[in-house]
Amino acid sequence: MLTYTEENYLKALFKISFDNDNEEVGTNELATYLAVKPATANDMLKKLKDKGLVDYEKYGKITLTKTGKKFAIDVLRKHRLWETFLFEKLDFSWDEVHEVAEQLEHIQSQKLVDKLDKFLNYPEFDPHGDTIPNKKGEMKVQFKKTLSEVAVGSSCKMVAVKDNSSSFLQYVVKVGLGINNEIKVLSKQEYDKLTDIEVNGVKSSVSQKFAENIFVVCKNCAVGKPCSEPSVCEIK
Amino acid sequence: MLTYTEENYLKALFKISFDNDNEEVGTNELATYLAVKPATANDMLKKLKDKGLVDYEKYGKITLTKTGKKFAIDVLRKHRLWETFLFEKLDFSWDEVHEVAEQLEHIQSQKLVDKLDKFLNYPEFDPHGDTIPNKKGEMKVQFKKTLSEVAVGSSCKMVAVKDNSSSFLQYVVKVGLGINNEIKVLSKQEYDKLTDIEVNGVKSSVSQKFAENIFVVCKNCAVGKPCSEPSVCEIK
DNA sequence: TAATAAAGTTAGATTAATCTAACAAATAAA
DNA sequence: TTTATTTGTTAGATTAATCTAACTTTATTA
Repeated sequence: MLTYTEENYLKALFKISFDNDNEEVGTNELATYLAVKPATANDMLKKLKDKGLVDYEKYGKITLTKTGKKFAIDVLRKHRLWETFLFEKLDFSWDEVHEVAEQLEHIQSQKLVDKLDKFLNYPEFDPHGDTIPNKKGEMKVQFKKTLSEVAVGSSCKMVAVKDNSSSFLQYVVKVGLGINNEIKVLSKQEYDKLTDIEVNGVKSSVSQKFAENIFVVCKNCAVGKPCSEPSVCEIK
Repeated sequence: MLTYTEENYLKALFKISFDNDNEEVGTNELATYLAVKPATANDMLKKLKDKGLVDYEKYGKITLTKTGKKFAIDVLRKHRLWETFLFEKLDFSWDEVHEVAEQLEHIQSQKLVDKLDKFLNYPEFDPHGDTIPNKKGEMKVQFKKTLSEVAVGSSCKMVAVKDNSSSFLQYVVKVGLGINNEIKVLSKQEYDKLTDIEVNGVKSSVSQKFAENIFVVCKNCAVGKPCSEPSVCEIK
């Protein structure tokens, strides 16, 4: 049985490597992500190595073992199922679910997870558009890109956010955006990449940083496939 | 903010005094209840006293302060709301809810409790028949007695159980009993108080110990009032 | 009421998770 | 290729919750 903290370290390792698209993670990177000091992360890595959950050599990079990854995915699954529950059943808003799910994800009961999954009708994506691993740990991959990569003149559909922080999500709502909204990219400033978009007939401007945190699929790309037709759906 | 453990100590103190119908609790009693050593309980009591949550003098008895009681009731409220959720929404069985609720009761989010309460339609009793404190900390009191106190020949309705352990609850189910069942007390052995009862037309015998852990209200007593008519509804 | 038992306390140790401060290794830059 | 910077490690300390073992107080009872 893992402690609350051990679970958080495994989840962090999984998410960092997923975001970086690189299995290898550094100690400082991990420490920063978890808002602890490198010394703390280092101690924990030794423990996780002893338990066979990470592969790690002194001064080397960290990777999750197969078992470690299994645990990480399980925590992620619980987190996202709870977020879905809070959003769909308890009427929490989009930006409020994360914080509470951070606590709920550590509840230990296989039965609870299974029954919650069933109660929610086996959802595949959470309220932020992130994929929910199924019981076997399999995840539906969505071939998405960021709004910043969509060519001027193209239309796309928002499917997820990269940044799950409450402050970013509140900003997203303020701009009038939400999951499944259609976004048309009207123009982009060459100088600072400030992008003019149109959502539900309303025009607004978003920064490069903002656009990099919005995940979309292009309107004319087949669902579940990478955007394959640059003529129809160009990538910057 | 209280730790997980502090919450458990406060809840234990509240439940012990409630069960004993006596505000004052002893260190050893508390330690036994929580399955820790008296030394451990003693350390924690000092901390809870410093925080103003219990009144306690060296070698004296322990009572909860007003603040301490408030926290205890809040944990109890969360526990029982979660039990109700697990039972009613997730289809957990009667004897499975307690263990998971022990974990869920420590999730910190006022909003979550409020929304869960609403989702469950403001329930007043949990699946074991225990009263659920409302947001203000008020609890509906049910004037119940134990099955062992019901006179031979009387009928009563089961409203709750005293022992919430999984093993007891499974036994209750096996005997064919459940909340709201009508129980007729047919006869009782003078020697060992073995009691013959009838539930849904099925006869069975239960021990004194068993009967002391089943809460009932007498059939002919007004709801919400103590059993006041010994002629109709005698108490042993 | 003195002896015994029960209840409660203290001191010292342990484990998990964290920190600071000092140090070592690896990498990047001049 | 040496120096500087970044990255990672170690040692020693702290806090929360727990333990064992020895001790003290209070309560019971013979």
